[in-house]
Amino acid sequence: MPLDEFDRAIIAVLQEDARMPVAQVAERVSLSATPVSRRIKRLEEEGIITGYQPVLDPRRLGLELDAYVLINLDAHSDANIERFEQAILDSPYVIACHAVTGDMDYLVHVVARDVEHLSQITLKSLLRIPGVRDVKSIIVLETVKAPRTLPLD
Amino acid sequence: MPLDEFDRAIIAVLQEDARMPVAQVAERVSLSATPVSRRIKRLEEEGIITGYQPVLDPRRLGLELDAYVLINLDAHSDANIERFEQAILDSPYVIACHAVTGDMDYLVHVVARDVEHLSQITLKSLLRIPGVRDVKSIIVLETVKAPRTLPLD
DNA sequence: TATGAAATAATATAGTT
DNA sequence: AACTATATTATTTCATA
Repeated sequence: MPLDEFDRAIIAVLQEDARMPVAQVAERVSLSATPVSRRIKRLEEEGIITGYQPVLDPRRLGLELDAYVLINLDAHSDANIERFEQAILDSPYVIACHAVTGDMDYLVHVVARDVEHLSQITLKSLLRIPGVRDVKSIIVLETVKAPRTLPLD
Repeated sequence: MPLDEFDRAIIAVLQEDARMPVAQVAERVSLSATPVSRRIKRLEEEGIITGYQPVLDPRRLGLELDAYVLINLDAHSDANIERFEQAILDSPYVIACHAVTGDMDYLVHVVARDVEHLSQITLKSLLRIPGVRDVKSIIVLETVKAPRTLPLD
């Protein structure tokens, strides 16, 4: 089922505030509450909206540092890959990990309390995963943009 | 105000489902609805919870591709930086941008409909921003982990 | 100062047209 | 899809620890 303009408008409003009352969303998209409620339910059931999350301030949670770590494996055997990915899934400070193109195999997004903590995560946790050859850290100095929203055109 | 164990437990539950009824959150954290409601309000007012967002499936929105683009500026004058950052803020397909350490200046997270669209964003939009010297694209092949949650110890 | 229980207010959803 | 009625949920009040 393709999304129509109302669906997109509803999603756009929810990206601003996912707990806005349905009646208010309805007003914003020029519809009444009933169809908005039903459309949201449909978007959830169809897997377009997969859940709802609070947006948290990492600093207020004691997470002052943010880094992207590029990682190379020294062999790409199934065992190596599986062991690596399991270690990644088990690390609470790894908040994202992607297999990527280029001369590095993985791009890992890490959050940490401070420089020492980041160093500990990188050196004692990531670099010690069996099969990991090389690690390049890119530390975030400043966040220019991070709306956590997707374009809907 | 430091967070106590109830605050952390409430945030943890909300990270699972930010629209869970307060009474259910209350049950999960072994409290009644009243203090949970008040604590959530307090977390919002203190800026620890800054908002709520739906989690969307990018593919169902026609966004099949995901890339990280490393960018270098050829001069780091205030004018160059400001112009670059404004262009980034204006690009809907740039969903995150950080100033970073290392031999590249910025790490930009881009979403795109397909390879052609990504190419268009990179070559016609990013590379043409005045002051941009070099661009290295890292294309996401597979997402191993992306919980969109923060560790709360 | 923070909680729990009950009452009230707000909001969401289902039935009907 | 909208209007109305019902059900669900959130918040306020108040007594208490």
